[in-house]
Amino acid sequence: MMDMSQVIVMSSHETIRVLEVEVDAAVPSPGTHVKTEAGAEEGRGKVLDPEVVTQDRQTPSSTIPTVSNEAAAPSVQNVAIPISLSLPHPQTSMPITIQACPQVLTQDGLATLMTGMIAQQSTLSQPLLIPLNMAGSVGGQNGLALLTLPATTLATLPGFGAGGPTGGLIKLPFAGLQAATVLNSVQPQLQAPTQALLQPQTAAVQSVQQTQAAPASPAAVASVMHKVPEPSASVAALQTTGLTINPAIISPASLGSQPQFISSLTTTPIITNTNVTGLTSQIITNAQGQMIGTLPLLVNPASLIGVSSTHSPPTQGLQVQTVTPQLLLNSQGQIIATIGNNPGAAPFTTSTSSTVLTKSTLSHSKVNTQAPIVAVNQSPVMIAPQPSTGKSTSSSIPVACAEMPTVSQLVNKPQSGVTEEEGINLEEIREFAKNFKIRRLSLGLTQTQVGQALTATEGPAYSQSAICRFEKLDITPKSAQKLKPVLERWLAEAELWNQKGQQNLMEFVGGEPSKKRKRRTSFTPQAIEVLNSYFEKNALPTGQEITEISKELNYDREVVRVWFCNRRQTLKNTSKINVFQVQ
Amino acid sequence: MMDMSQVIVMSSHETIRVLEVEVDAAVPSPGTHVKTEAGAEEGRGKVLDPEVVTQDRQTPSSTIPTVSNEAAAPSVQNVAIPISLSLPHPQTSMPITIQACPQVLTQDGLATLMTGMIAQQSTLSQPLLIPLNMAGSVGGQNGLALLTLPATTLATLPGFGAGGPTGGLIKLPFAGLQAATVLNSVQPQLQAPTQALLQPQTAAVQSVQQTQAAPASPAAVASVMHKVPEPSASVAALQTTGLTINPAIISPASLGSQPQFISSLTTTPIITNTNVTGLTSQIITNAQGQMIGTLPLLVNPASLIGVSSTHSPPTQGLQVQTVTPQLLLNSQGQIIATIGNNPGAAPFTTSTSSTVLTKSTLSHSKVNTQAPIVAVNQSPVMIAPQPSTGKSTSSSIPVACAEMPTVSQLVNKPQSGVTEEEGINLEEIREFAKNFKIRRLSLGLTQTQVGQALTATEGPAYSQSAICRFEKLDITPKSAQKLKPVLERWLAEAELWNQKGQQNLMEFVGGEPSKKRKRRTSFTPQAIEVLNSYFEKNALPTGQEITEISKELNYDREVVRVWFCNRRQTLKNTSKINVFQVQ
DNA sequence: AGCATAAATAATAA
DNA sequence: TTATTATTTATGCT
Repeated sequence: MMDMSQVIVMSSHETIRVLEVEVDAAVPSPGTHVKTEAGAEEGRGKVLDPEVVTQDRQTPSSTIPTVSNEAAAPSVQNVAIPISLSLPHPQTSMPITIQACPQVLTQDGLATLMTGMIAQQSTLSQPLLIPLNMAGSVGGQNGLALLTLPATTLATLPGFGAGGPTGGLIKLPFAGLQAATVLNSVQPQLQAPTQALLQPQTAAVQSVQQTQAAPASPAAVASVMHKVPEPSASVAALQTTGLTINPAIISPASLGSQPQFISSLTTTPIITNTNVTGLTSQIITNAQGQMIGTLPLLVNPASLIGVSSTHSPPTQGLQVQTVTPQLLLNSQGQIIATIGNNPGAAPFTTSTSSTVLTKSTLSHSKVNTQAPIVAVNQSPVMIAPQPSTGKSTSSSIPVACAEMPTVSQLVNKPQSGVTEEEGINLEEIREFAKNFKIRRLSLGLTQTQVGQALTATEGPAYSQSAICRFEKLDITPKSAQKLKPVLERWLAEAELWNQKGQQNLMEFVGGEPSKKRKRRTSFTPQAIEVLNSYFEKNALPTGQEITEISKELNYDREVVRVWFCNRRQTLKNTSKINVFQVQ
Repeated sequence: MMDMSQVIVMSSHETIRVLEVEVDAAVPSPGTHVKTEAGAEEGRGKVLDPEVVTQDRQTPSSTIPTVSNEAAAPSVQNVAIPISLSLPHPQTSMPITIQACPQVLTQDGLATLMTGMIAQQSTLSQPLLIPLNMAGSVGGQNGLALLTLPATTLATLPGFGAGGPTGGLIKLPFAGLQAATVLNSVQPQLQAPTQALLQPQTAAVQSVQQTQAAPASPAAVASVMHKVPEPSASVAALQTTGLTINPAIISPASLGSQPQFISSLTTTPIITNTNVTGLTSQIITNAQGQMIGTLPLLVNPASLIGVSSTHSPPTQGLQVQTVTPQLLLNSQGQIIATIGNNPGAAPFTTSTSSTVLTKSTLSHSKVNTQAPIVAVNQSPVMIAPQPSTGKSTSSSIPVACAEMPTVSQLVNKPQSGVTEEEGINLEEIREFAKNFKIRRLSLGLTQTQVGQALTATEGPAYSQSAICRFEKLDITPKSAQKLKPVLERWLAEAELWNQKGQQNLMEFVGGEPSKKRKRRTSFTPQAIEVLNSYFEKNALPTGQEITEISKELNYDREVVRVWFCNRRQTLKNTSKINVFQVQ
C-alpha cells in the first residue's frame, strides 16, 4: 500500500513542516463485531404469521435499550490517526500527510489537507445512496482550474445539457459521517499550470466564518457563526484553505441538536495520502451528517499508475473528471454538504426547518448539551454566493398549469429565476425533495415506511402516496412547504437512529424490526388451476371474492390477492410482448 | 471513547505543531440489537378481511436460527486520530501526515485537519449502499484543534453514542462524476471566496504526484493547469495541494476514453469554493468514477457557528469527526472514490478488471484522444494497503454450508479473517457487490437492464436473476469471481456513457449492437415517438382516438390509454427534467 | 443456469 | 386516502 508520505511541501518559506499524520486504521478492534447476518435474511422472516398480521405497531419503543451512546451502535471502528508533524514517514497503512503552509493559505495557496478516513460501517442493510447533484456546479469549464466541471461531462446526462453544468450526483458513502469533497478537474500535467489557478488569491479564500464575522467583507457571506450553546452539536469554524464550511448545512444539524463537532479550524490544507483504498479526502460533517468542512485528499501514489513511479517529471497525464456534485451524504444518507448545487437550492438549508427533533428522538438520544450549536439560516447563504452558474432556470417547458401548479411545474418554469412562488423557495423545495429521496433510500426506507411512521408520529396524512408525491413534487408549493419541515425533521431523526444501528432505525420507523421478505409461496398445480379458473371468470375479484378463494385454497388472503395482481400483470405483459413482437 | 486529542494549532506564526488528534470511537458496545420483528406493518394489510384471516401457509421457512451474530452487533468502531505534530507517533495503521504551513495557519487559523477513516462495513445484507460509518468519529470534543472530533457530536445522533462514534454513512452524490473530497476544516472568513481558496499556496501542497514524481521540488506543487482542448469535459490540472490524484483510479477512465477532464495535475491544492450550495471539495475521479484526486473544500463561513468568528486565536477546538467513508459516488451512483474502505475490499479496485471498454462504448463516446489516460491497475493497490482494519470477519453466523457455500455465507463467517477462500478475496467481492448495486442504482439501472445489456454484449448468462444473486452474493465464490470483472467492466462503461448523458446511457444499455432489446415492458422508441407526436397534438385523446392509436402502434388499447394518462402526469416531471437540462 | 413468478416498492388512478 | 397498477427484486424449482 501505499505510503504516502511524503508530502510535501511547501514552499515558501519556510517551513513546513509538516507533518505527517498518520492514521491508522488499524484497528482496533477487537471487537469488531460484525454482523453478519448472514442468513438472516430470510430467516426471520417467517416469523410473521399470517395470522397475526397485524402487528402492531410498535410500541413505542421501548426498546431502546441501551443504547447508550454509541454503544448501540453497531459497528464501531477505531481509528487512529496520528499525525505528526514534521516527519515524514512511512507508515503503514494509511498514512496521511498533510502539510500546511502558512503562507500558503494566504499567500499561496494553501493548504491542503487531508484526511483519511476510516469508515465504517455498518450494517446497514440497506441501501443507501447518496446522491449528490452537482448540478450547478459548474459552469462550464471555466476557468480555472479548480472546480470547473466540464460541461460535457455533465452534459451527457440527459438531464444535463451540454453546456450546462449539471450535475450528476455523487455519492459518498462513509461510514460515519464525514465529508467528502468533490471536485473535478483534470489535470494534465501538473506542473505549473495549476498554480496559477490556485494561488493567486491567497487572501481570497477565507473561510466563511471569517466572512461572517467580519461583515465588512464583501464576501458577503456573512455567515453566522456563533456558537450556540446548544446542546448537541458543536461546530467549529474552519478556516482552512481548502476547507469550507457551509453554514447552511449546519443548520439541519441544529435541528436535532445534534452533537456534532465542530470546531474552529484553520485552515491549512493538508494533504494526506491515504492510501488505503483510495481514500482521498474527508468531509467533516456534523451529527446530522451535514458537512461542516472538508479535508482534502491526496492522491494515492501507489495507485498512480501511469504515472511514473517516482518522481518523474512532474506531470503526468492525469485525467481528472469533472465533478459536479450536489450533495454530500453520509452513509446514513444524510446529507453532509452540497457541493455543486444549484445556486438557489441548497438541499438542506431549509430555512424553515425546525431544529428540534421530535420527542422521541430526544428521549433516546443523548443530547449533548455542551456542544454549541449553531442555527444557521442556510438558504440565504447558499444561494447567494454563487450566482448561478448558469444553471438554473432555463428550462423550456411550458408548464401547463391549471389552477394549482405543482412545485415541479413551477420549478421547471422556463424563465429564470422562478425560484420563488408565493413566497416559497421552490428551488429549496426541489432540492429538499431530491435529497429527501436520496436520504430515504440511503436509510433503506420505503415511502410506505416513511408514511407509516409519520402517520404514527405526526398524525394522519402521510400516506405512501403523499410521500411519493412529495418526492415527485407533484403537489402544490403550499403543500410542499407545509410538508417539508415535517419530513425534514423526521428524516433527521431517523438518520440519528440509524446511526445507532439499523435495528434502532427499524424500531424508530416501524417499530418493527426487520421484516423480511415473505417467503415465496409455491402454489400447487391444483391451486393454480383453481386460481386460473377464477381469473378467467374475473380477473379482478373483489375483496370478498379474494377472501373466499383464499379460504377455499387455504392460502393466505394476501397471497391470493397478490396472485391476482401478478396474474393481471402477466397477462398484460404477455399481450404487450406480442405487440412488441409485432412491431 | 473519545477524546481526542488535541491537536493543533497553531497559531500564528509559525509553527505548529500539532497535534494529535485522536478519535476514538471506542465503543463498542455490545450490541444491542434488538430486532424486533414485529409484525408486519400494516401495510396493505388492511385488506384483510375479517373473514379470512387465516392464513395458512407459511411454509416452513427456514428459520435460520443462526442469526445472531452479528446481527446484532452492530459494529462499532473506534477511531483514534491522534495527530501529533512533529512527532511521530504511534499510530497504527493509518497514519496521516499533515503539514502545516506556518504562517498560515498561524495566523489564521489553521488548519487542521482531519481525519481519517476507515470504513467498513458491514454485513450488509443486501443492498447496500454505501454506508459508511463514521463511527469513530470522534471523540469528544477535545481538544485541539484539528481534527478532533468531538464525540459529542457524533454522539448525539442516535447512532452515535455519546462517546461512541458510530457511524453513519455518508454518501456523496455527484452528478457527474467526480471526486469528492472530504475534509473538514473550517475556515474563517472567506473573502475572496473562491479565489482565496485556490490560490495560495502553491507550493505548499503538493500533489501526490509530485511527490512521487519529483521529489525534489519542494514546492512541488506546481500545478498544472491547462485546459484540455477536449470536447466535452474540461479538465484542469490541479496541482493543488489538496488535490491528489490516484493513478489507480484513473485507469478506468481510460477505459472508455471518456471525455472527461483530465489534465495534468499537480498538486497544489486548490481550493475552490464552489459556491454553490455548500460545496466544499471535490474529488477528481476518472471515468470509472474512481477517485483520482481531490480538491479541498472550503468551509462555508456561514455555516460555522459556534466557532469564533474570526480568526480567533489559533486553535480552537475544532472538532473533527472522523470519517470513514467508503465510496464516493457521483450522482449517477458512480463511484468516484473509495475512501476509507476496508482494506481488503476496495470497491472498485479489482484487479482483474480490464481497462478497455467495449467497442460499443468507443463508438459512441467521443474519445478524447488527447487526454492522457492512465491505465492503472487498481486492485493491487487497493487491497494491499490496508490490512484489514479488523473489521470484517467477526460474524457469528454459522454458516450452514452445504456443499457450495455462497459468498455471503463465507463472508459472514465468524472468525476473523475469513477473507480468503479458495484464493478469492471474499471481502473484495463483498465490497464490489455492494458497490455494484449502488452504482447500478445510481445509474438508474435495474438488474434487468444490466442483465439484458450484458447478455447482449457478453453473451448469455447474465439474467436479472444472476445479477440479483450476485448482488446478494448468493452465489459461490468462484462464480462471483468470474462474474465480477465482467460486471465491473460493464458498469464502468455504463458510467462513462452516463456521463455523456442519460440518453447515451440508455443507448448503451439497451441499444447496442446486437442486442436484443426486447423487452421490458416498455414502449419502443418508435412507439414513443409516435405517441409523443399524438400527445403534442392532443394530450387528452378521446376513446376513439386512443383506439386508433393503439391499432396503429399495435399496442394494447389499455396500454395506450395508460400511456396518455401517465404522459400527462409526467409532463410535469418532464418539464422538470428539461429545466434541469437547461440549466 | 434460469425461467417464471411471487413479493415488494413506487407511481397512478379514483 | 385508498385501491391498483406498473416496475423491480428475489427466489423456488429442477
